[in-house]
Amino acid sequence: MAIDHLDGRIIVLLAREPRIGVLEMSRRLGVARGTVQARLDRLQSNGVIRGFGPEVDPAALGYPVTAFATLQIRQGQGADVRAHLATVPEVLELHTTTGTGDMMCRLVARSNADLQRVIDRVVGFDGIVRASTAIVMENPVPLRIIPLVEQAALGD
Amino acid sequence: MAIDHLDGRIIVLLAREPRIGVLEMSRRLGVARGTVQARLDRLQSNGVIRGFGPEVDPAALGYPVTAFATLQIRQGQGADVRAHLATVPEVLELHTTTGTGDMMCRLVARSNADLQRVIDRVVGFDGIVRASTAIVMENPVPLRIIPLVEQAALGD
DNA sequence: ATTCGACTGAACACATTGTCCAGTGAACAG
DNA sequence: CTGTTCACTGGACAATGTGTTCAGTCGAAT
Repeated sequence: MAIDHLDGRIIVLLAREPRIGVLEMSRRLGVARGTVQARLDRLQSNGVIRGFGPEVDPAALGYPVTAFATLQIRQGQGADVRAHLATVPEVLELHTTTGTGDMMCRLVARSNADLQRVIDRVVGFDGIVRASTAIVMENPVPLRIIPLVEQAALGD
Repeated sequence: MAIDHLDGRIIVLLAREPRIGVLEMSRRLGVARGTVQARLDRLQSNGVIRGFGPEVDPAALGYPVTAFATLQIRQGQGADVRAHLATVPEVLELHTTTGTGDMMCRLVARSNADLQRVIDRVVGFDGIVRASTAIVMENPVPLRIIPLVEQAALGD
């Protein structure tokens, strides 16, 4: 579960040059190929590295608008709402949370006008009492993991 | 910028079996290797596929707690706050938004207790007036893109 | 002292990659 | 109708990387 410095360097290297091979990595890191291969296998079976799926940019797909919606759910309707939201392609992510709302989801849409359609579809479901939406303007820090990996590689 | 059905199948296939090669993809999809290669190149230079970075699970790294924080910023301090938050490794993502708060960020921490430390570090900065935090309990829909890709591949 | 785990450096057959090419067919402009 | 452009096909080639195995080294723990 804990990762060491070499693991950290492997992940960072992989993050910077995703198409790099095991052999090239071993050269860059100055260790044997078998070592890198074994570390990678371990990181993957550990679940530290979940996969190498392509990172798709919704904006490039024609969905430049992102928003976060906080939902209030009628008691006992949680499971139904989850199932409902899972069927909406524009819902990229859904969490249940403590605090003001009961759920929080990330939405994308083709335009601000289209966002209305998406929200209507999201909240057009019995179990949802109220929704409050925040539209994303800028994204100064895009989803990142490297700083955390570096911290984990040092501290541990 | 618009993607067609073949593009969609390539992305979905890649998302399901990330380590698959171009040759194997061409076999599965029933097209020539050169075609898949050309499509992939185009998708990447389009920016539709941003990369193939490893997906790292913060929980497996020792950060099982996720939270969303909504921040209110003192007028004119936006840039400073952005720079401050970018230095905190536990800040995985930062957006500026419309609505109640001015910014919204995703945090991770080693425990609920550790979350307090992270929040203190986040808000321990002059430009931040107020922060309200929602801790994530469940994640019924993890960050996903396939349904949107399928929709984009059809509709267009 | 011994055992264990991790790492090294090397080897092997095999598959995949990057890069060409000529030929086909569809769409489109003149 | 003709010529051009574009994407796709199917084939080829050398170069590289992969999966796998092996014996040997080293340090730490028992």
